[in-house]
Amino acid sequence: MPDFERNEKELSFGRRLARLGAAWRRQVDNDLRDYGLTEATWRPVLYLGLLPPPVRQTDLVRALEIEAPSVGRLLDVLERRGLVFRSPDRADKRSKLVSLTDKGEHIARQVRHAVEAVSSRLLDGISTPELQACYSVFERIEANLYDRTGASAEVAGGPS
Amino acid sequence: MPDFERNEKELSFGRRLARLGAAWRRQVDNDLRDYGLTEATWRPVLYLGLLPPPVRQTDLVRALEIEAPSVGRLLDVLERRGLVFRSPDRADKRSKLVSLTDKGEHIARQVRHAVEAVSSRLLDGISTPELQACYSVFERIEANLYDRTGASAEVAGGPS
DNA sequence: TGCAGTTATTAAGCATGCAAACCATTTGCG
DNA sequence: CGCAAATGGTTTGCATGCTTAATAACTGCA
Repeated sequence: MPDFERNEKELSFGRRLARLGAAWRRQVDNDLRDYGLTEATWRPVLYLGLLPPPVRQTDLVRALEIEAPSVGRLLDVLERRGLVFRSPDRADKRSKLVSLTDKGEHIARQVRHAVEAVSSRLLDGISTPELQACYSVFERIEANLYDRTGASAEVAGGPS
Repeated sequence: MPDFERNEKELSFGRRLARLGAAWRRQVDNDLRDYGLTEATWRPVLYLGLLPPPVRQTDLVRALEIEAPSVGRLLDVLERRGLVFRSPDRADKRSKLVSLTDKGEHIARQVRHAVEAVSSRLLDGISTPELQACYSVFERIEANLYDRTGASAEVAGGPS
């Protein structure tokens, strides 16, 4: 391994995190490509199947941890493809309720399976204590992030 | 914590990775905003300071682990800002050599400092064994990724 | 009650990444 | 040698994220 690379590896735990996270997502994407779900579009579908209804767009924004305009655009796409539909919220005229269509429900199940399959494949051979060690490091990093910025949104959701 | 969230946390180690990686990068970005370096532009500058010259664009592509068109566009921006310049490669008329200007060199130092500072701040309070435990989990995950796909590019750089 | 501030959604525009298609050059092999 | 395949760069078009700002509706307090 060239020097600069070893150097980088020492420097950047963060780079490693991002790279692995991206690779992970790519795995799920791969499994779902057949359903026409590209990149990020499967996540709204997944969460629509997990969140307790009624689900407003804002609820999705919080669950997906992406910004409202991004969610809106994804829903436009999913609506056009007939996986979700939006209906007015009687209780609050500003908001819209989002639901899965039958087709959407069906696909949500596929998504769940794909996510679970990838997860168990990638974590194969890693013991629970090892995983927990990772989690505790992650939590420490999140705490360190939180420390200086003082912003609860730095890692969405903030410290648990 | 609501049920669906606990559920998600168990499901998606990958989500966690991506989120932390993004937060990490945001920290560096924050420190470098004053230098007019946004998001990804500081990385080419950093690597131009680390790679042994001469550096062709392809070398950057490999180091940055992003695709050639993305690198090209970033270099366009950096060139316009006077941080780098491209010169013809006598040895191979297809390729271009990329170098830092004096201004670029100066900024590269700031980038290095910022990266190191963020790294040491975020890893503060984490022991070497803990970190190593993480690394070994990461390596296992990479191996698992590599397993089925068989593609050396799945996590760029492949298994070490 | 009524206005000020907050919240939900959308619109517009930018930053970054990718993949596919294309050109110019270089390399390797029959 | 000479042509096919590989390699370095760029162009184009798309996917996804963000920020900022507009609009509509709700909420809370004087």
